[in-house]
Amino acid sequence: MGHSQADKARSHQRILDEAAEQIRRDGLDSLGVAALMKRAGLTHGGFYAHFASRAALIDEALEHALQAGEAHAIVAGGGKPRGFAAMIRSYLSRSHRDSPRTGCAIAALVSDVGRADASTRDVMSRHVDQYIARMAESLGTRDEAAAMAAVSTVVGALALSRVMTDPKRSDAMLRAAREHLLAMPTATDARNAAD
Amino acid sequence: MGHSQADKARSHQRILDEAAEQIRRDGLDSLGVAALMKRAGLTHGGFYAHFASRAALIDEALEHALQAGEAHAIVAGGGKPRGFAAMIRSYLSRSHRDSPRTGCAIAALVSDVGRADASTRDVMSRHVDQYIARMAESLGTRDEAAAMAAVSTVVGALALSRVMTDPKRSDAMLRAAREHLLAMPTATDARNAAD
DNA sequence: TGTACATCAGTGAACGCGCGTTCACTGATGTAC
DNA sequence: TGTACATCAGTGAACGCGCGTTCACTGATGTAC
Repeated sequence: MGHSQADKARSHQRILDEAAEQIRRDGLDSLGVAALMKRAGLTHGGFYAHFASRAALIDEALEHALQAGEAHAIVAGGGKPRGFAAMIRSYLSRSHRDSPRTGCAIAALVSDVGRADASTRDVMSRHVDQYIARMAESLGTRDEAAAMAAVSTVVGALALSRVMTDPKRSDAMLRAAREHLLAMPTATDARNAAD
Repeated sequence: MGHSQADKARSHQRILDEAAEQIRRDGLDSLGVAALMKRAGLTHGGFYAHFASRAALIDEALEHALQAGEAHAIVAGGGKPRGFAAMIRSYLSRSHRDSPRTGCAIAALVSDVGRADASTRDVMSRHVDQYIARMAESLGTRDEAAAMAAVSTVVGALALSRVMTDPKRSDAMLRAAREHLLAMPTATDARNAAD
């Protein structure tokens, strides 16, 4: 059990990794100090060498989850950011629905964060804005409203698909949102139409 | 302090009313037996004359919240169910966003319920299906996929608008989803186009 | 209609338990000389 | 390069507290006769 600065940084990362998965799997309220430290291979007393309080941890864990989920959702598998259709198909896939622990933190925690402290809502707000910007880019439009509607649809559909207990209905929910969005006009369509 | 059957029914109703508001305001996990009974004007020991367990309460409270929120969202103010445009405008209004305690329980709890027990998810699933059916009806279509996409959009937009800390961005989110949906083709449009 | 009694909604104390946080302590790390 | 010492990551016991649930008890309700 080392105590070097490098060890501390590694511990910090391990705690955040565990916390980011925990909140996406079981919600913000499920995050307990003792259980988290145990999962990170430490004792609970050491927690306060890393975070000022549980509330401070939650904000950091949420940021971490949002970054991890973004990476997962947007460049899953390959490397480069993908186009609109690929992004929609990946986001609204059964595999994303079935992996909240590693998936998008917005869909996993949207209603939790909606009633959280301003500082916690701020963390997610910034990522929602980023996601809208990325959606607008992939749609090839400066019309932010279209991107906002698309983000609402994918987040709503994914979150709802996790509620539905009938697998067929859940699949149908994903499919319906996917088809609705893929029928949206993109910059490519506009260019083709202009020919 | 009466003990008649009518008194019991009234107590039960009071407990559920309080619980339904509590979960929409602060989430499923926030619902505590002692605090709830106190808010209903009773002592915590009496709780088990009404519910088998906290888990059973949660399912009943969610059902109650879904019914109350539906009534609020769909027939708010007036009496009769309204058309598509009025429904969208009411659902995606600032006043609905700012009143989660009395508003739609789907948007308030979608990510909470997404990771809950199957029995809890079942309760909300049934209401999501009802809401989709009502949306299809108001769109005047048998194409369920369009209704599913619309439900995803309104639920996602409302939940996201509650996350966003910048009031202007939050308003813009609601407006974007509203305009996107109001531009959707309805049966009325189809009839007009056929003329 | 009046009396005797079983029912049971609601009370309030108690239970074991896990929570977030504090704290005295440990020993390896890393710096000063 | 080697020694002395301050730092501080991590340990593990302890804190006060609130949780869900149980239970013996109470007294009004509602039924049987």
